[in-house]
Amino acid sequence: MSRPSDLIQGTLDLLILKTVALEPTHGWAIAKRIQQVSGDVLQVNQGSLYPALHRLEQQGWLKAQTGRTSTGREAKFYALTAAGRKQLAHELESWDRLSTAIGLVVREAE
Amino acid sequence: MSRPSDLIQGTLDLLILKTVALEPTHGWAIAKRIQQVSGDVLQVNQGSLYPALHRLEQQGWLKAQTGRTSTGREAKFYALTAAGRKQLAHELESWDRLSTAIGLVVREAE
DNA sequence: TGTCGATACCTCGGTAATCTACAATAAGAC
DNA sequence: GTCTTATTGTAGATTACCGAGGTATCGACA
Repeated sequence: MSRPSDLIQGTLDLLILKTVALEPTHGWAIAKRIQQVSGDVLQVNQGSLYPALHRLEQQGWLKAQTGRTSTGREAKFYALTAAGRKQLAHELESWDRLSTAIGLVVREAE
Repeated sequence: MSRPSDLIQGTLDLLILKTVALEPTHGWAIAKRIQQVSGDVLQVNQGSLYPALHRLEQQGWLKAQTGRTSTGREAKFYALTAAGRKQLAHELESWDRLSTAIGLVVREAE
């Protein structure tokens, strides 16, 4: 089934980069945080999250490092690279441009 | 190649429904209008447009009827059905919810 | 001790939407 | 007559995401 979708396609990278930019965090916490900050509107499934993280790491936008969470478990902490910071700015700008443009269309009156 | 993407994935249906809601129009003009109203930010490629129109028609949200354009050519004019109007409201609501949620995340400060 | 729930990671297969590129037809201009 | 523009269409590839599964560890608790 298609369905209302928990995300807008193509925005996951942006959400992850932005969340990691605030502070290096591990995957599980990134998902929780996005969900929480969005007021439970955005849901990040694990089947989307981890492939996305690997994708971003492979692009050189994130760098992983193992560490311990506040609950004492091992986890992979992701941090933004310099290229990642650039990419984040890029994606932010692109999101603004496009979402504004969509706003123009959907609020268009007769 | 990565895609700068002319659209945000999943928003094309919304854009089409909204445009057709203003006045029944044919595919070519729908694409032109979206592009124009968005200030040339959104580009609707033909390879996306026509499949989308057929999709929407098949869902029962649009109804097609052949007619003549202002330039005297034959074209398929699409009009919103009652179900289409409902779907448009639905997609509008969904877009607002999700884009607002993304706004919360991307504007989140440390 | 054993199990259970939550945390934390991962992958595979399918689906759906979009893009690129191509192709066909018809009107009007010149 | 040819050229441009309008107008519709399809095929193939790509890509992101989702659903469903799997593994391991920790703390609680019976």
